[in-house]
Order: sequence, then C-alpha cells, then structure tokens
Amino acid sequence: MNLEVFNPKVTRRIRRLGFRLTPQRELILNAVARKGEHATFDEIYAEVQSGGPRVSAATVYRNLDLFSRYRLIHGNEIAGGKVYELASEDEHHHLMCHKCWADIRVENAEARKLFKEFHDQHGFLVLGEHFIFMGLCADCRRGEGDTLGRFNLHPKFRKEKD
Amino acid sequence: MNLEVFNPKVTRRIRRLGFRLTPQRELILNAVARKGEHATFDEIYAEVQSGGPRVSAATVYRNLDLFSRYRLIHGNEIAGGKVYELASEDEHHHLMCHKCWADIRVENAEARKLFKEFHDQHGFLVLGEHFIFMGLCADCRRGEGDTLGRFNLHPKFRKEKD
DNA sequence: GTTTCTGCAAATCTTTTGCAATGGT
DNA sequence: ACCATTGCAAAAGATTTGCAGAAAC
Repeated sequence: MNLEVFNPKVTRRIRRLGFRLTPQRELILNAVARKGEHATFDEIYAEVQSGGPRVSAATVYRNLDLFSRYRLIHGNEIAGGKVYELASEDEHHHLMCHKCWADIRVENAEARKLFKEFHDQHGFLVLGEHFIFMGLCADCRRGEGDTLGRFNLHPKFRKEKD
Repeated sequence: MNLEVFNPKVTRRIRRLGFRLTPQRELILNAVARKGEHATFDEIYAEVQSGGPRVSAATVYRNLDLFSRYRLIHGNEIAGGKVYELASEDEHHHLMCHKCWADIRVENAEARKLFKEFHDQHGFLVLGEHFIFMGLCADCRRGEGDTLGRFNLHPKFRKEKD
C-alpha cells in the first residue's frame, strides 16, 4: 500500500520496537498529527475515517494505547476526558483555563527548572510527559477573584448543557 | 443519625454550598481521609462498606464527582486509573516512579516557583490541583539509563500480570 | 512462511440514570 | 413541608476481546 509516511523518525521507532508498520497505524498517526493538540478519541477516529471507513474503532483504541505506552504520543486527562497529542521534539506544556478554556502554550524551559529541582533534591527524573496545568487565565480572574467555585467539564466532554 | 463528623471545615463548606450533609457523605469523606493518598474508587467503596453495606455504589460515584467539582477532594489520573485524595491545607505534589512506583511527596513550595512564573509571564493562576509527576526515581534510573522503554500501568489498575 | 495485526461482533465493565422512597433542613 | 439525596435495578456507553482472515516482515 502506498501511503504518505508521516515521519521517518516515528516509523523507524515502531520498527525498532519490533512492531509492524501498517497502513492503519500510519493513518492513525497522521490523524493525531493533523488534529494537533488535545485530540479526543472521537476526533481522531473521525479524522481516520475521512476518506472511507477503512479502520475499525478497535484498531484505533488498540493503537492509541500502544503508541501511548511507547511514548510516540502523549495521552492526557483534561477536565473530564482523555486527549492525545503527538510526542514532538519541542516539549511543551499547557496552561488551561477552567472557565473560558483558553489554552496557553508554555515552553518546557519554564518547567525544566522545577524538574531540575526535583532531580537535584530527589534524584528523580521527570519524563517529558507534557503537562496541562489547570487554573484561571488573567481575564477570567478579573471576574472571579482568586477562586473558582466549581470545577467544570471541558466542552469537548460535556454531554449536554451545564 | 449520630456520626463522627470528619472535619468541621469540610462539612461547613458542604452546607455553605447549599448541599446537605448526609451520613453517606460523611462516610465517604471519612473513607477518603482514612485511605490517605491515591485512593481508588474500589478502595473507597470497600472502606465505606466496612461496617455493613450502607451506601450504594451509585452514591459513591455521585459524591466523588460532587466533591471533586467543588474541590473538597482532588481527583487525579495516574498511570491508567483515577485516584482521589482529600484536599488538605498543606498542598503538595508527588513524584511517582513508572518502574517501581515509589511515591515521593514534594512540598508545594518547589512547584510554587514555577506557578509564580506562569503568573508573572501569563497572568495565569494555577489552581492548587495536586499534581503527580511521573518519571524515574534515582534507583530505577541506575538500571535504565535516562529513558524508559515502556509506560506501565500502575499495579492498582492492572487486571492481570504484565 | 511465520507471526503480528485487523475487523467484526460479542462480551465486559464501568459509570450513569430514572424513579419512588427517604430524610435533611 | 419541601426538595435534595439515596438505593435499586436497569440502561447506557465505552472499551476490550476472541477469533478467523489478511498482510507485514
């Protein structure tokens, strides 16, 4: 089968680990890549299907799990559901507002200082997990004071209106 | 019904929010408190039942959710499952080893510096969420080098042997 | 050729929900 | 008394699994 190979580095890693490079796996990796940050299962699944239903949900589940275990992608729990993102070269983290869901990308450098402290004090190496720090953005703080009454679910995972 | 009231501060907060203080809620809060850090649903449910099955699972689900939403407890996703912990006065975080599951408690002061940086640079206020940073502890790094081949599930959430 | 991977559908498991009864306030 | 909360059992939903065929290697 003739497919755009998403990223030689990634495909090489799959092979090196002893797994097979199937069209489905490429489709899934491409879908995660195209969806960018914080892609839900449903979004990834839909993206994979665009162009004909060629991959089953079970396969998507199986591979998101596999890719997470081997750190080709990062799985993250945000405010009520799971999201995925390609593990990229430029590690970064997110500040996400509980109220307006603003998503501020922060470079790893800021966090690295903290992780270095963990290392110096405890010999502990934080693996570049890609963290999402929840809180209140500047705008929403003005309306709220410094506390948030209630923890909300991310709109992506809300079944109905709040 | 005559019950030990776990913590006047917590019960007051429940009332202030307009919720009722039921024996079930006290039992659940006591169970989370007694279980200490990283209690799973099953552990909490079992603890609540010790002394007779007086609380239904649905009630435990409903209230863990309620308490999380209003930050009386913190819910956290660790390596494959959800754990709860009482929101306490002394905010702290955890360093957890993917390999041996060592759990190092770190004071908030270390993280506060990072959060202050987020605040200074982005006006963003991280809410004291109680983070669990996954990685490799000093001992396990000796055996592994600086990378971990595979992301493991926490034993608490493993269905069978690996 | 061997072994892994996929699709399908069934099975499983966890969590949620509707409703009548209970019990805080 | 009023209305939130509970227990029960059923429902829903999400994820996993077994197996036979397809396809990487």
